[in-house]
Parts: sequence; C-alpha cells; structure tokens
Amino acid sequence: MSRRQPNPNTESVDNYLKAILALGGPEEHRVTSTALSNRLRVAPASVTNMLQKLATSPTPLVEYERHRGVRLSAAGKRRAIEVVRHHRLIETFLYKVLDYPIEEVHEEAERLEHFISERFEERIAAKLGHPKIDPHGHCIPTLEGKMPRQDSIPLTKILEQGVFTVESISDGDAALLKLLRTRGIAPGVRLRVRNRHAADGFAVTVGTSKRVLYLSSDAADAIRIHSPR
Amino acid sequence: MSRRQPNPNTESVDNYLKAILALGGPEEHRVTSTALSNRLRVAPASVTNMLQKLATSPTPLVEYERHRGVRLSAAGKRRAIEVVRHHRLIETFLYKVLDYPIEEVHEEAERLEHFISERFEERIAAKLGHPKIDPHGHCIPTLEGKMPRQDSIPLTKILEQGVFTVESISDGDAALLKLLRTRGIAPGVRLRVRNRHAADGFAVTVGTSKRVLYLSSDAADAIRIHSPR
DNA sequence: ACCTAAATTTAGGTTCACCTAAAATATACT
DNA sequence: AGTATATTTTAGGTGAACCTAAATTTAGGT
Repeated sequence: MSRRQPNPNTESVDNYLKAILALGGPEEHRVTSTALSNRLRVAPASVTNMLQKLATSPTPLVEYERHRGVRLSAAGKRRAIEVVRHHRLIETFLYKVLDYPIEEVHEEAERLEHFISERFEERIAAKLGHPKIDPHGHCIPTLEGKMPRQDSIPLTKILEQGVFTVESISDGDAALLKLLRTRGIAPGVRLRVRNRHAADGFAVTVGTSKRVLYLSSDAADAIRIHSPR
Repeated sequence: MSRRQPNPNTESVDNYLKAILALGGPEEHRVTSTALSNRLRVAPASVTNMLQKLATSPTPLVEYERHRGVRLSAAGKRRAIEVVRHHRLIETFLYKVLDYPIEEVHEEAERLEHFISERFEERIAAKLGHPKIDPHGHCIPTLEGKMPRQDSIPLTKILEQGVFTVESISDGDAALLKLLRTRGIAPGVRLRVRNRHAADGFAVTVGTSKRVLYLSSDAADAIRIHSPR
C-alpha cells in the first residue's frame, strides 16, 4: 500500500541551503563542494551527492554544474532566507523574552529553526514588534525575503586608527561571545581602535572607557563595524 | 577516520516511549505491538523491530519479551515523562504567551517537544510560574518526574444525570477542540448532564446557561470530568 | 485437545544522509 | 604543453526507520 514516500530531510537540506547562501556572499558567487564540506563538516563526496539530488529534484533548489560549484535557485534562496529569518527571530525571542545569555541563543536557534511553523514565526515576530535586527546585530529578513545589504566590514580590515561603531558580532563561537559580553562589546557600542597590530592583536577602547583592551585577531574578525554617523 | 556514529533518532524513540506510557495507563500494563502499531501508524513489523532495538541497547529503555508486549524501564519512563513535560509546558506557553488558539497548540508542541533544551524547558516553566496543568487540563509532570494521578473519568462513563466539572479535554482532534471551545466547554467549566443517551448523543448544559447542547459520543469521550467539590 | 483466526515475528527490501577509497577532472607551475 | 597536485566525482558501503510478504506463535471456540 502506502510505501514510505521518498522525502528529503528538511533539516539537512536547510543546512545546505543556508551554507550556500552564507558562502556565496551578497554577490551570490558559486560555492565549491570543498567550502560546503568544511562548513558543514561533511565529507566532500557526501556534498556532491546532496547537491546532485537538490539540483535534479522536480523543483530544484540549486543550480549545479559538475566541477563548477553551486548557487541557489530562486526557490532555494527563498527557503534559505526563510530559515535565516527563523534563526534570527528565534535568537531575538530567546534573548528578549526568555532572558537567555547572548552566547546561548545560537545553538538553540540552530536546532529550532527547522521545526517551527509559520504561525510560530508570525507570533514571535508580533510579540517582538517585528524587529529588524537580532541580538548579535544581524539583520532579520522580512517575511517577503528582503534582506538589506550590510555596509559594514570586519574589524580586521581596518587600515588605520579611528572610532567606529560595532554593527554586529558573529554568533558561531559561544566562548568568544561570552568574552566580548563581559568586556562590554556589543552591537551599537563605540570602539576606538588605538593600534592596529599590537603584540596581542588589536588594541581598542570601548565606549567612553579609557581602559585599553586587546583583542585577538579571531575576536577582531568576529566583530563587524561601520563609521559612526 | 571518524565514522558516523550509530545513533538512534531521538524523535522516533521518544514517540515510542510516549505511546507506551500512554497506552500502559497508570497501572503500567504491558503494551502490545498492535496497539503501538495503531497509535503510531507504523506497520506491526516495524514496531517489533524498534522494540527489539530499544530492549537490547546498552541502556535499555523498555523491557520486552516476544509475544508478551513491552513496558518501560525506569530510564524509559523517565524519558517518556520528560517528553510529556516538554509537550505540556510548550502547549501552555503557546497558549498563554503566544496567544495560540487552543486547538493549534498540540500539533506545534508535538514537533517541538523533541528538540528543546533543558534551558528552554526551564525558562518557559519559570516564565509561566511553574504551572501544574496545561490548557487542556492535563497535569504537567514535575522536573523530578512526578505525575499526580487523575481521579477523573470520561463523560461517556457517566451512568446517571448530574452536575460535574470538566477536568480535561483530550488534545488530539483539533476540529473537536475548536467546536468545544465555541460552545464554552473548557477545563473548570460546570457541566449538567440532562439525558445520558439522547438521540444525538449526550444532552448537557454548560455553566449557568439553560441552553441544551448535544454532544456526540466522540466529543463526550474526549471530555474527562469529576464531581464538583 | 484441536483447529482456525488473529497477533506477532522473521526475512528481505527501500530511502535517506552519511561514509571511505578509487577514479576523473581541473589548476598551477615549470 | 606536460605533469604534479589539489579538487571533485563515481562507486560501493553503513545504520536508522520504515515497508511488504511469509513464517510462526498465541488465543478462542467447540
């Protein structure tokens, strides 16, 4: 009778789509198998397999040519952005409504983003007043899939001394996030870069404090900044 | 190198454990494969397979003898109750914090219950003031796994006319739940049973209203009642 | 106790996402 | 251009959770 229907696992597919979106950058470059293999921690051969499946399904989520990388189809991009929206809304919700420490929201959101319904999404968005940015400073795509382009650059790209505003902090590394929290570095905070390549990394002062902090280049790379208006 | 570790899928295992808990009843009867097959909508052979795996794993979640049914081990019962706690806390949360209509909480909770962390559980419990019952009137097990015994009976078991209080309403059937909601039937509401077997089922009045409603036996079976104090 | 019907298990598949090892293709360098 | 190296793909597995069809075991009726 009803044979178990061949059905791709949403969680895994979602993760591929998100990774392609992130690695392709704003210009939507083609993404290589190796890049996906590293990011998803999956063997290169497994990536090829999955990409072939995604590309040849009845409604393809990616465009794929052997040896030339993948990019998202319109449908794939729509889904990828929806998942990012889920992720960032959930993070905001955990932070603002459930009082999570900032460094714990990512892991929980990473799991839940695949399983919430449209209703759940809509309700938390409403509860939060339809926020535009998440607690890490990343923009939250709209329901229609619009994602404003960021004009920020990583702190590591700064060429000279100066004063900047923290736009966002990357959410992957919980320990780093906790460290930066204890040092008062958060989106919207003013950073004065004293010395571009101090022995220990970057020498900065935070807000109006005179105390000089030293950031490792890992830390500096996680911080995106723009000029204060 | 690192071969993918053989790891049972929590979602599916959780669903078996929950089903065994529910079907075993308060006396924790052994549960038959057929009963599980019907409830989980899975072929009998698949049930046998899963039960054998659960019983022979290093830390067995069930006790199983061929042809004689299963019951939960201590570890299995602990997990099953934890999942029930998740489910009912999530339902309460969706209803009270996110303003879900009562008939939609079950489906969402059924999905999310498998994926929330201990922290999430703890935070929503705190936010809700550590509630003891969910919006359907079912008790929420404590963190330690205590689940107070219900002294209620289904409305269909009523033998004579009388006045009762609605204790709980079963959450499986969304359409029925919506119907009962529009008729004002909810946990805590007083029901007067006028006529045990009217043509259309049960004839009742709700609260202080004089209007007589007719409940199908499906509806009556979903409603559990006790005598008003 | 016997035999049939129902419940349960065994045997042998499937798809999914992953894996390793080997082959094929692309790139980079002299 | 020609070859070494790196990337990518093909080929052939694995375990998890399901499936159907064919045994097997248990239970019910006389």
